[in-house]
Amino acid sequence: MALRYALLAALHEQPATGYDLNQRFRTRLANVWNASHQQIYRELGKLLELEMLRVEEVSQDERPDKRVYEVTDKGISALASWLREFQPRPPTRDPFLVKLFAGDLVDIGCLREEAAIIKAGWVEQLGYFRVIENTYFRDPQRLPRQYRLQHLALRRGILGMESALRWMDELEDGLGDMDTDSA
Amino acid sequence: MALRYALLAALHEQPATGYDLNQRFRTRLANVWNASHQQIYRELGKLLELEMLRVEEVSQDERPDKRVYEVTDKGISALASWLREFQPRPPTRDPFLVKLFAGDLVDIGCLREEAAIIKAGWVEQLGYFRVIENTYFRDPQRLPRQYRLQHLALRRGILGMESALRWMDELEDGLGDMDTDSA
DNA sequence: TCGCGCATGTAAGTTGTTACATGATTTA
DNA sequence: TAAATCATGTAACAACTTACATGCGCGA
Repeated sequence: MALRYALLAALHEQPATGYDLNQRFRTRLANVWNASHQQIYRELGKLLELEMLRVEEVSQDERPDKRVYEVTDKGISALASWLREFQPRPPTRDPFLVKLFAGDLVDIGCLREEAAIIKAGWVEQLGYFRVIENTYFRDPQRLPRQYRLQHLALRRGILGMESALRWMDELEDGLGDMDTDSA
Repeated sequence: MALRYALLAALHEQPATGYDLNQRFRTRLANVWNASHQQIYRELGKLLELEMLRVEEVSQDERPDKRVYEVTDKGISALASWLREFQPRPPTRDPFLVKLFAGDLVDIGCLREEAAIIKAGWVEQLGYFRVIENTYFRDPQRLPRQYRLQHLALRRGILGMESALRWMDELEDGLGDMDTDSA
């Protein structure tokens, strides 16, 4: 259900196509919400039916036509009332940590390789978040409330990635001491 | 699919009932994997059919009978080969951050209340993780490999919660400056 | 000409949640 | 006597993933 409100919030900030939303989810909103394009198009369809969105068909030369979605008053009020409800925390589910728990079956070499890939992803993500911060949120005190709130959400991503990378250092140290073969 | 291997890993560490597994997921494994009892029982059933688990029925006086599950050789080898495959990262989906993105519709008072509840949960979680660390992992260098790996997984939880709480301080500061009413 | 970016979708399957269901014993 | 803990499940639904499907224009 939260996907619905993530879409409404994103479109309330700025009307967009399904394609645009997919881009945003994978970049600026990477730390907030993730959804595949299939999920996005399906939910956009439902929100249209519910009249929480309206759509404008835009013909383009040299590009496929596109459908730009915008939030209706009904959508705004649905979003507003969702915002007032307490939302349960998302559950934690990390397959890499599951691997660490399988102790005597796991191959430390595999773990090191996987850790390196994960680390590279985190480094990239953190770099990206910092670019956004330096570009749009240089002086957050002076920004209007809306952007200060977005900056706070971004800070969660930055602090989270920094902490993840500090853990990665501990992990590399810890794995470094161990034999490569399992058992 | 990863739930399956989380169960196999947990049962490989120590045979248990569905009920026990539910307890573990909500406590020691809280940082690694979450699953409801319905999911657990369903997956245990499938794993039995696949002969990756065997079950021993234990009659108890003064308590309901219980079914203790244990991993079979087939289960071990399925787990071992899963461990060798790269596992994709879990997606990020945080409804509270979605709220921060809805900037001009959100009521800061609501946000403060929700933040307080979330913070309390994080403080509790961190306290719990630290108790485990102080109880079982006082001198990790001397522990056998299996427990050092588990300690590293726990460290992820501890560093993650510390970082979450540092963010919470930033959030409280940021929200403190804002008016209570929306728009 | 091969792949990538733009742009939108359908269908089938898996995973996860919510609601319902039972029943004994211990603790407040 | 009411609630919590132990102990196990079924059924229905919602959310999410994976595979399939199309088609144009641009750059290497």
